[in-house]
Amino acid sequence: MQEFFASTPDESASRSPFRPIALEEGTTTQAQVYAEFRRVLMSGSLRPGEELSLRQLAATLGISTTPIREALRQLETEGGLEIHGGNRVYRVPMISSAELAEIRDIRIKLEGMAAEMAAELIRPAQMRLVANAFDLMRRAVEARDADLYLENNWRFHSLIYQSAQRPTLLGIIERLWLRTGPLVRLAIGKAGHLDQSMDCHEAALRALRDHDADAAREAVARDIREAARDLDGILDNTNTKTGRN
Amino acid sequence: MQEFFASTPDESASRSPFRPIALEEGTTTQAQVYAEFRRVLMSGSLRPGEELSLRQLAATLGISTTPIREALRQLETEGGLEIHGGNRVYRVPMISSAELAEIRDIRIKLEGMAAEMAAELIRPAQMRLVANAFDLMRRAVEARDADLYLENNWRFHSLIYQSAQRPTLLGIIERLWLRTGPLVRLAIGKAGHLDQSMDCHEAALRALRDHDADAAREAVARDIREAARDLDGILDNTNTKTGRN
DNA sequence: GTCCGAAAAGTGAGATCACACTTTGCAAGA
DNA sequence: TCTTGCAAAGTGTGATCTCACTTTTCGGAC
Repeated sequence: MQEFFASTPDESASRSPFRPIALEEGTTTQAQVYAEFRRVLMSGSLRPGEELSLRQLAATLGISTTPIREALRQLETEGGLEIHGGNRVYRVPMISSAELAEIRDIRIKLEGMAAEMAAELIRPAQMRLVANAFDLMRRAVEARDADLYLENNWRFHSLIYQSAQRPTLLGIIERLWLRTGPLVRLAIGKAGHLDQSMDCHEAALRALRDHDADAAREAVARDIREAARDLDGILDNTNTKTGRN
Repeated sequence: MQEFFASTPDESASRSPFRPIALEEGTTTQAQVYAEFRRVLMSGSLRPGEELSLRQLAATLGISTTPIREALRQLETEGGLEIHGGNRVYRVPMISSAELAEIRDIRIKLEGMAAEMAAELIRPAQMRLVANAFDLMRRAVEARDADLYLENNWRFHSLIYQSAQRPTLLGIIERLWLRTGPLVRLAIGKAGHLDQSMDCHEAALRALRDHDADAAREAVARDIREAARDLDGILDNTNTKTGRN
Protein backbone atom coordinates (compact mmCIF):
# COMPACT_ATOMS: atom_id res chain seq x y z
CA MET A 1 0.00 0.00 0.00
CA GLN A 2 2.71 2.39 0.98
CA GLU A 3 4.65 1.62 -2.16
CA PHE A 4 1.67 2.54 -4.28
CA PHE A 5 1.23 5.89 -2.61
CA ALA A 6 4.94 6.58 -2.77
CA SER A 7 5.47 5.90 -6.43
CA THR A 8 2.50 7.19 -8.37
CA PRO A 9 2.46 10.84 -7.37
CA ASP A 10 6.13 11.22 -8.25
CA GLU A 11 5.61 10.15 -11.82
CA SER A 12 2.35 11.87 -12.55
CA ALA A 13 3.36 15.09 -10.88
CA SER A 14 6.60 15.46 -12.77
CA ARG A 15 4.78 15.07 -16.05
CA SER A 16 1.96 17.54 -15.49
CA PRO A 17 3.28 20.17 -13.09
CA PHE A 18 -0.09 21.79 -12.68
CA ARG A 19 -3.57 20.59 -13.36
CA PRO A 20 -5.37 23.29 -15.38
CA ILE A 21 -7.65 25.63 -13.50
CA ALA A 22 -11.24 25.93 -14.59
CA LEU A 23 -11.39 29.70 -14.88
CA GLU A 24 -14.84 31.08 -14.21
CA GLU A 25 -15.78 33.98 -16.38
CA GLY A 26 -16.65 37.37 -15.00
CA THR A 27 -14.54 37.26 -11.86
CA THR A 28 -11.05 38.51 -11.23
CA THR A 29 -8.36 36.28 -12.64
CA GLN A 30 -5.53 36.96 -10.22
CA ALA A 31 -7.58 35.98 -7.19
CA GLN A 32 -8.60 32.72 -8.86
CA VAL A 33 -5.05 31.76 -9.73
CA TYR A 34 -3.90 32.58 -6.21
CA ALA A 35 -6.73 30.63 -4.57
CA GLU A 36 -6.21 27.61 -6.79
CA PHE A 37 -2.46 27.42 -6.21
CA ARG A 38 -3.04 27.86 -2.51
CA ARG A 39 -5.45 24.95 -2.46
CA VAL A 40 -3.19 22.79 -4.54
CA LEU A 41 -0.20 23.51 -2.29
CA MET A 42 -2.06 22.92 0.97
CA SER A 43 -3.55 19.63 -0.12
CA GLY A 44 -0.16 18.41 -1.33
CA SER A 45 -0.72 18.15 -5.07
CA LEU A 46 2.62 19.76 -5.84
CA ARG A 47 5.89 18.08 -5.00
CA PRO A 48 8.84 19.85 -3.31
CA GLY A 49 11.33 20.89 -5.95
CA GLU A 50 8.71 21.24 -8.66
CA GLU A 51 9.33 24.29 -10.86
CA LEU A 52 6.78 26.74 -12.20
CA SER A 53 7.27 29.02 -15.20
CA LEU A 54 5.23 32.18 -15.68
CA ARG A 55 5.02 31.94 -19.46
CA GLN A 56 4.24 28.25 -19.39
CA LEU A 57 1.43 28.72 -16.89
CA ALA A 58 0.14 31.71 -18.85
CA ALA A 59 -0.06 29.60 -21.98
CA THR A 60 -1.78 26.76 -20.13
CA LEU A 61 -4.35 28.99 -18.48
CA GLY A 62 -4.86 31.20 -21.50
CA ILE A 63 -4.16 34.45 -19.66
CA SER A 64 -1.22 36.86 -19.54
CA THR A 65 1.69 36.51 -17.15
CA THR A 66 0.76 39.53 -15.05
CA PRO A 67 -1.90 38.01 -12.77
CA ILE A 68 0.10 34.80 -12.49
CA ARG A 69 3.20 36.69 -11.46
CA GLU A 70 1.29 38.48 -8.74
CA ALA A 71 -0.30 35.27 -7.49
CA LEU A 72 3.03 33.47 -7.31
CA ARG A 73 4.65 36.40 -5.54
CA GLN A 74 1.91 36.36 -2.96
CA LEU A 75 2.57 32.69 -2.37
CA GLU A 76 6.28 33.39 -2.18
CA THR A 77 5.55 35.92 0.57
CA GLU A 78 3.71 33.24 2.50
CA GLY A 79 6.50 30.71 2.06
CA GLY A 80 4.50 28.41 -0.21
CA LEU A 81 6.85 29.03 -3.11
CA GLU A 82 10.41 30.26 -3.44
CA ILE A 83 12.53 31.89 -6.10
CA HIS A 84 15.43 29.62 -6.90
CA GLY A 85 18.89 29.79 -8.40
CA GLY A 86 20.58 32.23 -10.74
CA ASN A 87 17.81 31.63 -13.22
CA ARG A 88 15.41 32.90 -10.56
CA VAL A 89 12.66 30.43 -11.33
CA TYR A 90 9.75 29.75 -9.00
CA ARG A 91 9.60 26.37 -7.31
CA VAL A 92 8.03 24.51 -4.42
CA PRO A 93 10.52 24.80 -1.53
CA MET A 94 12.14 21.90 0.25
CA ILE A 95 12.21 22.10 4.03
CA SER A 96 15.08 21.77 6.48
CA SER A 97 14.98 19.58 9.53
CA ALA A 98 15.23 22.63 11.79
CA GLU A 99 12.36 24.37 10.08
CA LEU A 100 10.23 21.24 10.26
CA ALA A 101 10.79 21.10 14.02
CA GLU A 102 9.91 24.75 14.38
CA ILE A 103 6.72 24.44 12.37
CA ARG A 104 5.84 21.31 14.32
CA ASP A 105 5.99 23.22 17.62
CA ILE A 106 3.94 26.13 16.32
CA ARG A 107 1.37 23.85 14.76
CA ILE A 108 0.92 21.90 17.97
CA LYS A 109 0.29 25.15 19.79
CA LEU A 110 -2.05 26.76 17.25
CA GLU A 111 -3.86 23.74 15.82
CA GLY A 112 -4.20 22.42 19.36
CA MET A 113 -5.80 25.70 20.35
CA ALA A 114 -8.14 25.59 17.36
CA ALA A 115 -9.09 21.97 18.08
CA GLU A 116 -9.98 22.84 21.68
CA MET A 117 -12.27 25.64 20.60
CA ALA A 118 -13.74 23.52 17.82
CA ALA A 119 -14.65 20.78 20.29
CA GLU A 120 -16.64 23.29 22.28
CA LEU A 121 -18.24 25.12 19.40
CA ILE A 122 -18.85 22.53 16.68
CA ARG A 123 -22.45 21.94 15.64
CA PRO A 124 -24.07 18.82 14.17
CA ALA A 125 -24.16 20.06 10.57
CA GLN A 126 -20.43 20.80 10.57
CA MET A 127 -19.79 17.55 12.46
CA ARG A 128 -21.36 15.64 9.58
CA LEU A 129 -19.04 17.32 7.08
CA VAL A 130 -16.03 16.35 9.19
CA ALA A 131 -17.26 12.79 9.47
CA ASN A 132 -17.80 12.71 5.72
CA ALA A 133 -14.23 13.82 5.06
CA PHE A 134 -13.05 11.12 7.47
CA ASP A 135 -15.00 8.45 5.62
CA LEU A 136 -13.60 9.58 2.29
CA MET A 137 -10.09 9.40 3.71
CA ARG A 138 -10.66 5.85 4.91
CA ARG A 139 -12.10 4.92 1.54
CA ALA A 140 -9.08 6.50 -0.15
CA VAL A 141 -6.75 4.36 1.94
CA GLU A 142 -8.64 1.23 0.95
CA ALA A 143 -8.76 2.21 -2.72
CA ARG A 144 -5.11 3.33 -2.60
CA ASP A 145 -6.07 6.67 -4.09
CA ALA A 146 -3.42 9.17 -3.04
CA ASP A 147 -5.12 12.21 -4.52
CA LEU A 148 -8.42 11.45 -2.84
CA TYR A 149 -6.63 10.91 0.46
CA LEU A 150 -4.64 14.15 0.33
CA GLU A 151 -7.61 16.23 -0.67
CA ASN A 152 -9.74 14.96 2.18
CA ASN A 153 -6.89 15.03 4.67
CA TRP A 154 -6.68 18.78 4.24
CA ARG A 155 -10.45 19.06 4.13
CA PHE A 156 -10.80 17.11 7.37
CA HIS A 157 -8.44 19.36 9.29
CA SER A 158 -9.70 22.53 7.65
CA LEU A 159 -13.31 21.79 8.57
CA ILE A 160 -12.34 21.21 12.19
CA TYR A 161 -10.37 24.45 12.46
CA GLN A 162 -13.14 26.39 10.76
CA SER A 163 -15.42 25.36 13.59
CA ALA A 164 -13.26 27.29 16.03
CA GLN A 165 -14.60 30.44 14.37
CA ARG A 166 -11.28 32.27 14.50
CA PRO A 167 -10.53 33.52 10.99
CA THR A 168 -7.13 34.95 11.82
CA LEU A 169 -6.05 31.76 13.55
CA LEU A 170 -7.28 29.76 10.57
CA GLY A 171 -5.27 32.01 8.25
CA ILE A 172 -2.05 31.34 10.13
CA ILE A 173 -2.69 27.62 10.19
CA GLU A 174 -3.33 27.63 6.45
CA ARG A 175 -0.08 29.46 5.92
CA LEU A 176 1.74 26.71 7.81
CA TRP A 177 0.02 24.04 5.73
CA LEU A 178 1.13 25.92 2.64
CA ARG A 179 4.66 25.12 3.74
CA THR A 180 3.93 21.62 5.02
CA GLY A 181 1.38 20.45 2.48
CA PRO A 182 3.77 19.34 -0.25
CA LEU A 183 5.53 17.15 2.31
CA VAL A 184 2.46 15.10 3.14
CA ARG A 185 2.74 13.40 -0.21
CA LEU A 186 6.20 12.25 0.82
CA ALA A 187 5.07 11.16 4.28
CA ILE A 188 2.31 8.83 3.13
CA GLY A 189 4.94 6.67 1.48
CA LYS A 190 6.45 5.87 4.88
CA ALA A 191 5.46 2.45 6.21
CA GLY A 192 2.80 2.65 8.90
CA HIS A 193 2.27 6.38 8.51
CA LEU A 194 -1.26 6.11 7.22
CA ASP A 195 -2.39 3.76 9.99
CA GLN A 196 -0.92 6.03 12.64
CA SER A 197 -2.46 9.09 11.09
CA MET A 198 -5.89 7.54 10.70
CA ASP A 199 -5.75 6.52 14.36
CA CYS A 200 -5.28 10.16 15.30
CA HIS A 201 -8.03 11.26 12.98
CA GLU A 202 -10.42 8.78 14.52
CA ALA A 203 -9.51 9.96 18.02
CA ALA A 204 -10.08 13.56 16.95
CA LEU A 205 -13.44 12.69 15.46
CA ARG A 206 -14.50 10.99 18.69
CA ALA A 207 -13.29 13.91 20.80
CA LEU A 208 -15.28 16.34 18.71
CA ARG A 209 -18.40 14.19 19.08
CA ASP A 210 -17.93 14.18 22.86
CA HIS A 211 -17.07 17.90 22.94
CA ASP A 212 -13.90 16.87 24.77
CA ALA A 213 -11.54 19.79 24.24
CA ASP A 214 -8.49 18.18 25.88
CA ALA A 215 -8.82 14.99 23.89
CA ALA A 216 -9.27 16.92 20.66
CA ARG A 217 -6.12 18.94 21.30
CA GLU A 218 -4.15 15.80 22.12
CA ALA A 219 -5.35 13.92 19.05
CA VAL A 220 -4.32 16.76 16.75
CA ALA A 221 -1.01 17.22 18.55
CA ARG A 222 -0.21 13.52 18.26
CA ASP A 223 -1.00 13.57 14.53
CA ILE A 224 1.38 16.47 14.00
CA ARG A 225 4.11 15.00 16.18
CA GLU A 226 4.05 11.60 14.49
CA ALA A 227 3.92 13.04 10.99
CA ALA A 228 6.92 15.22 11.77
CA ARG A 229 8.81 12.21 13.07
CA ASP A 230 8.01 10.20 9.94
CA LEU A 231 9.08 13.08 7.72
CA ASP A 232 12.35 13.63 9.53
CA GLY A 233 13.62 10.30 8.31
CA ILE A 234 12.71 11.08 4.73
CA LEU A 235 14.08 14.61 4.65
CA ASP A 236 17.76 13.71 4.39
CA ASN A 237 17.20 11.67 1.23
CA THR A 238 15.03 14.17 -0.56
CA ASN A 239 17.16 17.12 0.47
CA THR A 240 20.11 15.68 -1.39
CA LYS A 241 17.88 14.65 -4.29
CA THR A 242 16.23 17.99 -4.97
CA GLY A 243 19.11 19.75 -3.22
CA ARG A 244 18.93 23.48 -2.61
CA ASN A 245 21.91 25.55 -3.65
CA MET B 1 1.70 64.02 27.27
CA GLN B 2 -0.99 61.72 26.00
CA GLU B 3 -2.69 64.58 24.21
CA PHE B 4 0.49 65.38 22.38
CA PHE B 5 0.94 61.84 21.17
CA ALA B 6 -2.68 61.57 20.19
CA SER B 7 -2.90 64.71 18.11
CA THR B 8 0.28 65.09 16.11
CA PRO B 9 0.35 61.82 14.17
CA ASP B 10 -3.18 62.36 12.97
CA GLU B 11 -2.40 65.67 11.36
CA SER B 12 1.00 64.91 9.91
CA ALA B 13 -0.02 61.49 8.62
CA SER B 14 -3.06 62.74 6.76
CA ARG B 15 -0.99 65.32 4.98
CA SER B 16 1.87 63.10 3.84
CA PRO B 17 0.44 59.63 3.49
CA PHE B 18 3.80 58.05 2.95
CA ARG B 19 7.28 59.22 3.67
CA PRO B 20 9.36 58.74 0.50
CA ILE B 21 11.53 55.67 0.32
CA ALA B 22 15.21 56.10 -0.30
CA LEU B 23 15.56 53.70 -3.20
CA GLU B 24 18.99 52.16 -3.40
CA GLU B 25 20.28 51.68 -6.89
CA GLY B 26 21.15 48.30 -8.31
CA THR B 27 18.78 46.22 -6.24
CA THR B 28 15.29 45.02 -7.03
CA THR B 29 12.63 47.67 -6.68
CA GLN B 30 9.64 45.53 -5.79
CA ALA B 31 11.36 43.97 -2.80
CA GLN B 32 12.37 47.38 -1.50
CA VAL B 33 8.89 48.80 -1.74
CA TYR B 34 7.48 45.76 -0.01
CA ALA B 35 10.05 45.83 2.78
CA GLU B 36 9.63 49.54 3.38
CA PHE B 37 5.84 49.38 3.58
CA ARG B 38 6.11 46.39 5.86
CA ARG B 39 8.39 48.28 8.23
CA VAL B 40 6.23 51.37 8.14
CA LEU B 41 3.09 49.36 8.91
CA MET B 42 4.64 47.35 11.74
CA SER B 43 6.08 50.36 13.49
CA GLY B 44 2.77 52.19 13.22
CA SER B 45 3.65 55.06 10.88
CA LEU B 46 0.45 54.62 8.89
CA ARG B 47 -2.96 55.29 10.38
CA PRO B 48 -5.95 52.97 10.00
CA GLY B 49 -8.16 54.24 7.20
CA GLU B 50 -5.30 55.85 5.33
CA GLU B 51 -5.60 55.34 1.56
CA LEU B 52 -2.85 54.52 -0.90
CA SER B 53 -2.96 55.13 -4.64
CA LEU B 54 -0.77 53.22 -7.07
CA ARG B 55 -0.25 56.11 -9.46
CA GLN B 56 0.40 58.57 -6.68
CA LEU B 57 2.99 56.31 -5.07
CA ALA B 58 4.54 55.60 -8.46
CA ALA B 59 4.95 59.33 -9.07
CA THR B 60 6.39 59.89 -5.60
CA LEU B 61 8.88 57.05 -5.85
CA GLY B 62 9.73 57.67 -9.49
CA ILE B 63 8.99 54.13 -10.63
CA SER B 64 6.14 52.49 -12.52
CA THR B 65 3.01 51.11 -10.89
CA THR B 66 3.85 47.47 -11.53
CA PRO B 67 6.25 46.78 -8.64
CA ILE B 68 4.12 48.89 -6.31
CA ARG B 69 0.99 46.96 -7.19
CA GLU B 70 2.74 43.70 -6.46
CA ALA B 71 4.10 44.95 -3.16
CA LEU B 72 0.70 46.20 -2.02
CA ARG B 73 -0.93 42.95 -3.06
CA GLN B 74 1.57 41.03 -1.00
CA LEU B 75 0.71 43.17 1.99
CA GLU B 76 -2.97 42.66 1.28
CA THR B 77 -2.38 38.91 1.42
CA GLU B 78 -0.83 39.31 4.85
CA GLY B 79 -3.67 41.49 6.09
CA GLY B 80 -1.57 44.63 6.38
CA LEU B 81 -3.63 46.39 3.71
CA GLU B 82 -7.10 45.89 2.29
CA ILE B 83 -8.90 46.77 -0.90
CA HIS B 84 -11.78 49.04 -0.09
CA GLY B 85 -15.07 50.14 -1.58
CA GLY B 86 -16.42 50.17 -5.11
CA ASN B 87 -13.47 52.25 -6.16
CA ARG B 88 -11.31 49.38 -4.95
CA VAL B 89 -8.60 51.55 -3.48
CA TYR B 90 -5.94 50.23 -1.13
CA ARG B 91 -6.06 51.35 2.47
CA VAL B 92 -4.86 50.51 5.95
CA PRO B 93 -7.59 48.32 7.50
CA MET B 94 -9.47 49.10 10.67
CA ILE B 95 -9.88 46.25 13.11
CA SER B 96 -12.97 44.84 14.78
CA SER B 97 -13.25 44.16 18.46
CA ALA B 98 -13.59 40.43 17.79
CA GLU B 99 -10.49 40.35 15.63
CA LEU B 100 -8.54 42.30 18.20
CA ALA B 101 -9.45 39.72 20.84
CA GLU B 102 -8.45 36.90 18.53
CA ILE B 103 -5.11 38.43 17.68
CA ARG B 104 -4.52 39.15 21.35
CA ASP B 105 -4.91 35.47 22.24
CA ILE B 106 -2.64 34.31 19.43
CA ARG B 107 -0.03 36.92 20.26
CA ILE B 108 0.02 35.94 23.91
CA LYS B 109 0.62 32.35 22.88
CA LEU B 110 3.25 32.97 20.20
CA GLU B 111 5.07 36.01 21.55
CA GLY B 112 5.03 34.38 24.96
CA MET B 113 6.65 31.32 23.43
CA ALA B 114 9.26 33.45 21.68
CA ALA B 115 9.99 35.41 24.87
CA GLU B 116 10.56 32.19 26.80
CA MET B 117 13.07 30.94 24.26
CA ALA B 118 14.71 34.34 24.01
CA ALA B 119 15.25 34.43 27.77
CA GLU B 120 17.16 31.18 27.54
CA LEU B 121 19.11 31.92 24.38
CA ILE B 122 19.85 35.64 24.43
CA ARG B 123 23.50 36.68 24.47
CA PRO B 124 25.14 39.81 25.87
CA ALA B 125 25.60 41.54 22.52
CA GLN B 126 21.91 41.20 21.62
CA MET B 127 20.98 42.11 25.20
CA ARG B 128 22.74 45.44 24.75
CA LEU B 129 20.72 46.17 21.61
CA VAL B 130 17.48 45.44 23.45
CA ALA B 131 18.54 47.66 26.34
CA ASN B 132 19.42 50.39 23.86
CA ALA B 133 15.97 50.23 22.28
CA PHE B 134 14.47 50.41 25.75
CA ASP B 135 16.48 53.53 26.60
CA LEU B 136 15.43 55.20 23.38
CA MET B 137 11.81 54.43 24.13
CA ARG B 138 12.13 56.00 27.57
CA ARG B 139 13.83 59.02 26.08
CA ALA B 140 11.04 59.25 23.48
CA VAL B 141 8.44 59.32 26.24
CA GLU B 142 10.29 62.14 27.98
CA ALA B 143 10.77 64.08 24.77
CA ARG B 144 7.18 63.36 23.72
CA ASP B 145 8.43 62.08 20.38
CA ALA B 146 5.78 59.70 19.02
CA ASP B 147 7.75 58.61 15.98
CA LEU B 148 10.84 57.79 18.02
CA TYR B 149 8.72 55.85 20.49
CA LEU B 150 6.90 53.79 17.88
CA GLU B 151 10.04 52.96 15.97
CA ASN B 152 11.82 51.68 19.06
CA ASN B 153 8.77 49.96 20.44
CA TRP B 154 8.74 47.69 17.41
CA ARG B 155 12.53 47.42 17.50
CA PHE B 156 12.50 46.42 21.16
CA HIS B 157 10.06 43.56 20.63
CA SER B 158 11.59 42.51 17.35
CA LEU B 159 15.07 42.22 18.86
CA ILE B 160 13.74 40.05 21.67
CA TYR B 161 11.89 37.70 19.34
CA GLN B 162 14.89 37.47 17.03
CA SER B 163 16.84 36.04 19.93
CA ALA B 164 14.54 33.04 20.02
CA GLN B 165 16.16 31.99 16.74
CA ARG B 166 12.92 30.77 15.20
CA PRO B 167 12.56 32.44 11.82
CA THR B 168 9.14 31.00 11.04
CA LEU B 169 7.78 32.00 14.42
CA LEU B 170 9.21 35.49 13.93
CA GLY B 171 7.53 35.69 10.54
CA ILE B 172 4.12 34.92 12.00
CA ILE B 173 4.60 37.44 14.78
CA GLU B 174 5.59 40.08 12.25
CA ARG B 175 2.48 39.33 10.26
CA LEU B 176 0.37 39.94 13.37
CA TRP B 177 2.16 43.23 14.02
CA LEU B 178 1.42 44.19 10.44
CA ARG B 179 -2.22 44.08 11.45
CA THR B 180 -1.75 45.56 14.91
CA GLY B 181 0.99 48.10 14.23
CA PRO B 182 -1.21 50.93 12.94
CA LEU B 183 -3.29 50.68 16.13
CA VAL B 184 -0.38 51.36 18.45
CA ARG B 185 -0.44 54.95 17.34
CA LEU B 186 -4.01 55.16 18.57
CA ALA B 187 -3.25 53.37 21.83
CA ILE B 188 -0.50 55.71 22.97
CA GLY B 189 -3.06 58.47 23.15
CA LYS B 190 -4.92 56.65 25.92
CA ALA B 191 -4.18 58.04 29.39
CA GLY B 192 -1.78 55.86 31.36
CA HIS B 193 -1.06 53.53 28.45
CA LEU B 194 2.56 54.52 28.09
CA ASP B 195 3.35 54.12 31.78
CA GLN B 196 1.71 50.68 31.84
CA SER B 197 3.51 49.62 28.71
CA MET B 198 6.90 50.85 29.88
CA ASP B 199 6.38 48.93 33.12
CA CYS B 200 5.97 45.74 31.12
CA HIS B 201 8.97 46.55 28.98
CA GLU B 202 11.10 47.07 32.05
CA ALA B 203 9.91 43.78 33.51
CA ALA B 204 10.72 42.02 30.23
CA LEU B 205 14.18 43.56 30.16
CA ARG B 206 14.85 42.37 33.71
CA ALA B 207 13.57 38.88 32.94
CA LEU B 208 15.85 38.61 29.93
CA ARG B 209 18.83 39.74 32.04
CA ASP B 210 18.01 37.03 34.60
CA HIS B 211 17.30 34.43 31.92
CA ASP B 212 13.93 33.94 33.62
CA ALA B 213 11.75 32.39 30.92
CA ASP B 214 8.51 32.45 32.91
CA ALA B 215 8.89 36.08 33.88
CA ALA B 216 9.71 37.05 30.30
CA ARG B 217 6.61 35.31 29.01
CA GLU B 218 4.44 36.97 31.62
CA ALA B 219 5.84 40.44 30.98
CA VAL B 220 5.16 40.17 27.26
CA ALA B 221 1.71 38.68 27.86
CA ARG B 222 0.79 41.49 30.23
CA ASP B 223 1.92 44.09 27.73
CA ILE B 224 -0.28 42.57 25.04
CA ARG B 225 -3.25 42.13 27.35
CA GLU B 226 -3.18 45.69 28.64
CA ALA B 227 -2.65 47.22 25.20
CA ALA B 228 -5.63 45.26 23.87
CA ARG B 229 -7.76 46.48 26.77
CA ASP B 230 -6.75 50.09 26.13
CA LEU B 231 -7.50 49.74 22.44
CA ASP B 232 -10.88 48.19 22.98
CA GLY B 233 -12.18 51.42 24.43
CA ILE B 234 -10.90 53.42 21.48
CA LEU B 235 -12.12 51.07 18.75
CA ASP B 236 -15.81 52.01 18.91
CA ASN B 237 -15.03 55.67 18.24
CA THR B 238 -12.58 55.14 15.40
CA ASN B 239 -14.70 52.43 13.80
CA THR B 240 -17.51 54.91 13.30
CA LYS B 241 -15.04 57.59 12.26
CA THR B 242 -13.19 55.69 9.55
CA GLY B 243 -16.14 53.31 9.22
CA ARG B 244 -15.90 50.30 6.95
CA ASN B 245 -18.70 49.71 4.53
C1' DG C 1 -30.56 78.77 -3.92
C1' DT C 2 -31.00 73.86 -4.97
C1' DC C 3 -30.77 69.83 -7.51
C1' DC C 4 -29.75 66.90 -11.32
C1' DG C 5 -26.78 64.96 -14.84
C1' DA C 6 -23.06 64.67 -17.84
C1' DA C 7 -18.24 65.26 -18.35
C1' DA C 8 -13.75 64.80 -16.31
C1' DA C 9 -10.55 62.82 -13.34
C1' DG C 10 -9.07 59.05 -10.73
C1' DT C 11 -8.97 53.99 -9.52
C1' DG C 12 -6.95 49.08 -10.01
C1' DA C 13 -6.49 45.12 -13.54
C1' DG C 14 -4.56 42.78 -17.25
C1' DA C 15 -1.97 42.51 -21.77
C1' DT C 16 2.13 43.41 -24.11
C1' DC C 17 6.79 44.54 -24.86
C1' DA C 18 11.87 45.48 -24.15
C1' DC C 19 15.53 44.22 -21.11
C1' DA C 20 19.12 41.83 -18.47
C1' DC C 21 20.26 37.61 -17.22
C1' DT C 22 21.00 32.30 -17.08
C1' DT C 23 20.70 27.91 -19.02
C1' DT C 24 20.74 24.98 -22.84
C1' DG C 25 22.17 23.07 -27.13
C1' DC C 26 24.83 22.45 -30.95
C1' DA C 27 28.53 23.03 -33.99
C1' DA C 28 33.34 23.85 -34.93
C1' DG C 29 38.01 23.00 -33.68
C1' DA C 30 41.65 20.34 -31.44
C1' DT D 1 36.00 11.70 -29.24
C1' DC D 2 36.19 15.42 -26.31
C1' DT D 3 36.22 20.21 -25.38
C1' DT D 4 35.27 24.95 -26.16
C1' DG D 5 32.48 28.81 -27.38
C1' DC D 6 28.73 31.13 -29.21
C1' DA D 7 24.03 31.42 -30.45
C1' DA D 8 19.29 30.36 -29.26
C1' DA D 9 15.79 29.72 -25.99
C1' DG D 10 14.04 30.45 -21.57
C1' DT D 11 13.65 33.10 -17.09
C1' DG D 12 11.55 36.94 -14.10
C1' DT D 13 11.25 42.30 -14.01
C1' DG D 14 9.58 46.73 -14.83
C1' DA D 15 7.36 50.21 -18.01
C1' DT D 16 3.54 51.41 -20.68
C1' DC D 17 -0.98 51.30 -22.44
C1' DT D 18 -5.97 50.26 -22.72
C1' DC D 19 -10.10 49.06 -20.36
C1' DA D 20 -13.99 49.04 -17.18
C1' DC D 21 -15.40 51.17 -13.41
C1' DT D 22 -16.26 54.74 -9.55
C1' DT D 23 -15.92 59.16 -7.65
C1' DT D 24 -15.78 63.89 -8.13
C1' DT D 25 -16.80 68.22 -10.15
C1' DC D 26 -19.13 71.76 -12.19
C1' DG D 27 -22.46 73.95 -15.14
C1' DG D 28 -27.19 74.43 -16.44
C1' DA D 29 -32.12 73.84 -15.49
C1' DC D 30 -35.72 74.54 -12.29
